Amino acid sequence: MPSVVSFQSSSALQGLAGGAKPGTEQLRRQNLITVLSALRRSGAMSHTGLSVETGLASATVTAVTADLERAGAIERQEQAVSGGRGRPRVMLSPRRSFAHVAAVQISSDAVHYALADYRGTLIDRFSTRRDLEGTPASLLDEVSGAVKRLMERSRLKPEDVSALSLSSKGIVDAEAGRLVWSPVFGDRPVDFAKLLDDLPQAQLALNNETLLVAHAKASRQMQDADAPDFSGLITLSLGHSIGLGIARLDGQGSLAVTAPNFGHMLNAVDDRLCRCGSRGCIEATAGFYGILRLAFQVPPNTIPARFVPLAEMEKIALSARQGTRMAQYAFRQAGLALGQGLSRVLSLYENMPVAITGPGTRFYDLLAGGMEEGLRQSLHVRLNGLPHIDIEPDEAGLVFDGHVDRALAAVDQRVMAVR
Amino acid sequence: MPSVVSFQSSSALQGLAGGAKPGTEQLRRQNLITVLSALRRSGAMSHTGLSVETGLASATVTAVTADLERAGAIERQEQAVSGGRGRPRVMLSPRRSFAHVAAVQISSDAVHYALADYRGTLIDRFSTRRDLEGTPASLLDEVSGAVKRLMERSRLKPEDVSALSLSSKGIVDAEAGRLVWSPVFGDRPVDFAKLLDDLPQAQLALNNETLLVAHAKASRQMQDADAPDFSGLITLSLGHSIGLGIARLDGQGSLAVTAPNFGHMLNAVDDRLCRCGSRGCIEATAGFYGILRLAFQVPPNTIPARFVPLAEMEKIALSARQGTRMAQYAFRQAGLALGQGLSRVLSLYENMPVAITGPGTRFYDLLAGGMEEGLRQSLHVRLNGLPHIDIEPDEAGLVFDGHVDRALAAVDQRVMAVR
DNA sequence: AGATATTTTCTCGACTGTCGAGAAAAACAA
DNA sequence: TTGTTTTTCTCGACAGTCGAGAAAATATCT
Repeated sequence: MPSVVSFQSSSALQGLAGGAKPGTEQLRRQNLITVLSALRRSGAMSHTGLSVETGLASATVTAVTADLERAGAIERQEQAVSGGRGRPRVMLSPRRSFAHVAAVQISSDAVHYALADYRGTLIDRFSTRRDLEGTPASLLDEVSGAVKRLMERSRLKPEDVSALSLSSKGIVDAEAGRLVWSPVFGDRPVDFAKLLDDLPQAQLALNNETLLVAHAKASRQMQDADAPDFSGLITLSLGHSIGLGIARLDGQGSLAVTAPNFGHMLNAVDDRLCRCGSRGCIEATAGFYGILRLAFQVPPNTIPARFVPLAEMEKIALSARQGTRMAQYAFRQAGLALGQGLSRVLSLYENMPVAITGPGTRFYDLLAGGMEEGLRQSLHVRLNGLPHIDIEPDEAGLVFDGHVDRALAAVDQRVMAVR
Repeated sequence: MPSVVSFQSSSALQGLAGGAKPGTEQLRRQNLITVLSALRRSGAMSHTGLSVETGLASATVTAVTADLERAGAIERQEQAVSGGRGRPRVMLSPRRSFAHVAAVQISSDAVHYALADYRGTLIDRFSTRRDLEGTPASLLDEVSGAVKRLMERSRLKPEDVSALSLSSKGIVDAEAGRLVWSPVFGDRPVDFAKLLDDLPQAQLALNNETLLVAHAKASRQMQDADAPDFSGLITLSLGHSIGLGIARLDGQGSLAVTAPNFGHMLNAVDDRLCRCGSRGCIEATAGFYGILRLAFQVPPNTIPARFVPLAEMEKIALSARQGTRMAQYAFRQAGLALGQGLSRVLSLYENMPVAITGPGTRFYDLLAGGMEEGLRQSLHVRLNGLPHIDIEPDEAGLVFDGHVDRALAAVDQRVMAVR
């Protein structure tokens, strides 16, 4: 297994000390965020609860929560019927209206909109079908209008929205807020930064969808008390395209999430054309259109469909389960490509469990054999054994959680920076 | 490109606050190490120099250096001929005898020993030829004896050696100090932890050789003032086996170095047997023995030699340069495998420059074509362009630097922890 | 030689922030 | 009413960093 060591860099030291943080203020900010995120995780906590949860001294909790309350980020819950003896505890929780997050999940055939408050609870949501013939500009218009609608329906003013979190499949330039490559638009970029024109206070986040899935799944596992100590995980999203997210704890114990370009990682040198224009991408074999192409023996240099309806895939799966050779073969090849690709990811990182999500999970029975075969072809798997794989069908839920979790954390960072 | 985001984990927060660090002490430790590492980087610095370099206030530097001097970790240099006007500056530097590091580089055909002081300067070194017929036990004995010899020659007592840093090719369990898989011993493990029996004060570090190369190369680039801002790099070591190291700055700005199992990452599904027992490893095509096998058209299911002398490779290279088809083909295939593998690494991380080291660098002219072809097969390279590749023939120097850098940093950490 | 300028190092008081202990508060029970 | 219990809050101590300016040590000028 690759050994991972964290190490101090000179530039970091300069950055930390030479930055705008006069000494101990850094520490205070850290504790503000610590308390805030603990509070959001459990919804509501008492003073003492926070103390044990964060490890901070009770006096420190007092100071920190006083700050937060003054800033309006948290509030005391009134009716505190503890029931037991002793002074009743006052529950603290994030103040709902302190900030709002608009989450926009752009998928191949639809766009899902959701609004959450500062507690992270869902306030409103709706979806629109996506016009597959649209342009980047039309998509931007549509999203812009829908976000306005989201605000109107909840009577929010533009400045009430503190974060706009977008996700899409494809390749993303997170800093610039640009979608660099996407299944629908190819390399016609989409410049989401423009959406901020209507939202003066908001900060933009644009992430690959699978990154959010990995983030959410990892967060859940870290909160799970009875789970074994978490060190990292891989999420694999199976659908029309293939996504992969990696979440791991780095040296400092913070969670680093990446969404590498797995679907278009080179798998085998074959003649299967991918819609990205390359040949031999994993997706060209394991994406829905790749499976369909193999099953129907369409020539490998054609892209069969821009979008394969799930019903179509179900038909192929049914025929595979009934014994049709080519359908079985198609799924097996898909599994093989996934397994080989995963084995490479495992070789390059350490051993991690894998969670599979997306509509493709319903064909896992047909993919499993090939995946295992592909995994077993590498030394890494021979030495460390097969990774633990589990199936998580509710991808949309994870995406939403990821949106909210990350966006609110970013809001916390920004708010605590100014104080 | 994959987006990388750093994020706070709950466990980390607990760990930080709930740990043994009462409040601001953490901060002080950080500053101690900051100063110490700045001091080691530049050899000697004045008070004011430290202040600007670390960004700490002058008063803080006074406090910190006083601590360090009291602990014996640094000393003031006497003759301080500044030449200019004003009060002459006193130079501070790490005290040479404060700690010593023994570095042991185990390569396929030799073992190199080196001893460095707390300033990081080389005190002594020698090499022994390696007995290829040896066992793990005999290797341990040999290393143990050689380390004793290293200490005797510099008149060091066992407790003067604060760190023993080992490196080898192969797969390493850094925490346990065990070599899990190596080219020479296969999966007969080597338990280096036993070496500590003779060195009561020392802490053991066992790293993949390429990890040290990546670390050292990255450190050099980060110190390089005129270099563009560093964000990460890949080092690729070409030789009898293939090694790859990745160094990148994580969210907190610290350097995270890994040495994934690249040589045995699955490349293509072919019948080329690797000495690890799998088929299709990159090494089976791009390692020296793989090139030799292809060039001489040895059947792909045989391992031609345990160790290929460099002279043998030079002969093949010469004949390739003179136009021999099979020799050219062998190098091209090797380059292709490397390029494809690199393209996968780049897909999985972000775009990074690549530094190639090891004896195989002298055949780079023959490999370059295939590498470029392999790289170009992926969407990632099509979008981001070819990575910048440079050649760094002095692998041994980087390995030594890596040993010393990491080991001394670890010593710092440990020493500052107790205070 | 003595005064002055210059540069560097060190000291002092202020400030921020955390911590432990114990006081105060707010309920229930006798 | 008087304890008991549990939780919250306050207070003084402590650790650490910072800015400003004093002190130190040398070169240069007169």
